[in-house]
Amino acid sequence: MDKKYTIKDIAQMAGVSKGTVDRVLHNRGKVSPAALEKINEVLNVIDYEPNLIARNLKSTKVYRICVLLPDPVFDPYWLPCVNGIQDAVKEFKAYNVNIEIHYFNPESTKSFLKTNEAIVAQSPDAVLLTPLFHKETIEIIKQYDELGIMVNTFNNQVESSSIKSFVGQDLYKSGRVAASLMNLILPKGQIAIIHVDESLKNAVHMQEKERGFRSYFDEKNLSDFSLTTLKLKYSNIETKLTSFLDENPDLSGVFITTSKAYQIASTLSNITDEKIVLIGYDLIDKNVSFLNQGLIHFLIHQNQKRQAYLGVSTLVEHFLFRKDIPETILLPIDIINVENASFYIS
Amino acid sequence: MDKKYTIKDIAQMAGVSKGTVDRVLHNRGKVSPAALEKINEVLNVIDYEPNLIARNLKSTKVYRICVLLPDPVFDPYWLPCVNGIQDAVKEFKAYNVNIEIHYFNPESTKSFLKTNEAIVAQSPDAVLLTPLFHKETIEIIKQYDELGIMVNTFNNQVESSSIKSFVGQDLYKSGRVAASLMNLILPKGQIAIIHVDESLKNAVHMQEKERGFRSYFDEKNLSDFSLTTLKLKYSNIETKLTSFLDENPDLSGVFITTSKAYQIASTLSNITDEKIVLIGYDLIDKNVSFLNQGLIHFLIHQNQKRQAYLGVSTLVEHFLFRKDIPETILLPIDIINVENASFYIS
DNA sequence: CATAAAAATGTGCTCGAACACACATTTTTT
DNA sequence: AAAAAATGTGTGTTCGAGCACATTTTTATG
Repeated sequence: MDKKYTIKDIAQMAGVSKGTVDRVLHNRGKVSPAALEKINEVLNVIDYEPNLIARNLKSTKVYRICVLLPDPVFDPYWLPCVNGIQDAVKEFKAYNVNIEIHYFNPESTKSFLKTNEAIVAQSPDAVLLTPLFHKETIEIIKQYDELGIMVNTFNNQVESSSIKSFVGQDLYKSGRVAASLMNLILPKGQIAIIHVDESLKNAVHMQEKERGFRSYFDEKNLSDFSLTTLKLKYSNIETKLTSFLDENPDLSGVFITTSKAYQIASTLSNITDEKIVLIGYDLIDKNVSFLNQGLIHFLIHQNQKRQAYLGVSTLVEHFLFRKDIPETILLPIDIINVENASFYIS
Repeated sequence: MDKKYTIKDIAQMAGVSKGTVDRVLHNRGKVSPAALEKINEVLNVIDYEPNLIARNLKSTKVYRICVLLPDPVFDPYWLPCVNGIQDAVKEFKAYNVNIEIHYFNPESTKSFLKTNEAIVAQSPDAVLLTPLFHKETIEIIKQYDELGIMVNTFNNQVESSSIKSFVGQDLYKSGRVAASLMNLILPKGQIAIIHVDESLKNAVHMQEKERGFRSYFDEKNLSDFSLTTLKLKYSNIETKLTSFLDENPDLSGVFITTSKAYQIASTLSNITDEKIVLIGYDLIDKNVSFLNQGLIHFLIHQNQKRQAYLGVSTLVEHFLFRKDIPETILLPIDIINVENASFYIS
């Protein structure tokens, strides 16, 4: 009942040669109506699934996939992605796939464009990229498209019909998750939404999270809360935060929309003794350290490692096993506190 | 630089035939020291990885894996496991693997034993089972061991040197996670730990969770809390809970150690208007429904689907790709509330 | 030193899909 | 009516590992 049929089996059953069956299966033409009908009859009865192993054995083509990633040297946020890619490399090393990571400086559009040039020069079969810079991304995606190079994205969402797939998170909803946790701890009070970033490349990211966060409180119509948005840079965190605290001594909660919660935690512990609830993003070492100290209450895990892994693995499986590439993969919004953090750190 | 070497390549480089290389690679003996050295020299220089595709193509052996699972008809808790197994079936259908699910009645040790007999009669290569009944499990594992049938377990941990692998969760820590969430919502008050189950087969499960839950409060030395343990059965939930509430009118939180939180939520909403914080386990439909109504505050996701999936996939990959089977896989303890639940429901 | 036994080594086939190519038959062209 | 082109069909090879079997080389023994 579970018998695996081969092309030879079909040929025998239909009374033709395996070459003819092959032509029917691949629409290679040159088949008489009589033969076609006989083969189709057989195909309708049995459940033929080509043996992927044999198929991949024959093909000598080596698929080349390039991953375009911000260099973790500039921001440890990207470190897990490297691990995710390396997991995929390990998993598929037995197959005819070549996966290469290319790094760029996340602070420099020039670096982004230059690395892309290098990738284009290699003309791989597909590219997985983190579209940090919106305008530049649109441009280079056009380039890839013209060259017939498939493009997958992760982490950031960019609208483009040329993009095959996006792996990421629903940022609006992750903002809501943060809000629900905040609301759980604080029955009322003033809450600050803080965007910490050196540049504006994460602008959309942060705005979506804020929108989600605010929507939660708006819906609940909780007049006991007041929400304020602050945009900080690494260089001015201390001064701006100090003056904000002076003006708002009853600040009770802070939602940090980037992975820089540790900077806020560190600064706040220096300038006040008040117990302020902090909720931030990402399990980078410094954040986890403050989580363990009790200075950060919750972290939302964006699971970059899995994002990156899925980004490449769907590509590989598409090439190797002709699997469909899902248009969008939204990873769960993991809630992390001191007690369950260790399980998420790879 | 990334060239894939074949046995033929090695043979040529070492100046021997591929047969000899094959004997060296597989320690099949009958190789002269001279040839062995020449081949080893080559192997030390290059990085040979056998082509798994070719290997699997040749082998006509069909690996048979049986999964022993409580019938979801008796408890929807097990439904996701079926999906997890089916995912694995789908993923590996192109290979020479045969995965079969066998169901038993979780209320009956006889059914458990009988299903095991049926599996033994089939003499598969490996079995993945949920060792609900401790004594019986030990017995049948011995039987499997004697027959050379590999045994993996998931969901329940059973100590046995014959078990190759266990996939599950750290129950003690999941109790702690529940406690940390409870403590976050409630600054003080009386908390009930409720074990709801028809039988005692989950006894260890529930005790570990309770131990973790209590340990959290013990550590914090929170004298503002008082913890009480209740053991309930489906048939007496209403009466026992009512009388407990009468005696303890200031009950403020309940931790349910099984997937039956919905029964408590439903009953409590009938007998009191007090806002009592409920934390339970598992994203079964009824629980999620009460989560959405706000009557359950948090659910801890035990991810049975992934447990089952990993249980079989590690076996398959062991047989097919000779991958190591990890002794223990502990899945993360996912914290679920209304806002992020949808992402975890498959 | 001859010869059997043992050890070492090489050859060739298999798995299933893919595809090139050879051959036969029919149709079209000149 | 012969030559050329088009069409249909089958055969044979390839991919790499694995293994059975054939062949060659070495060792042991009377």
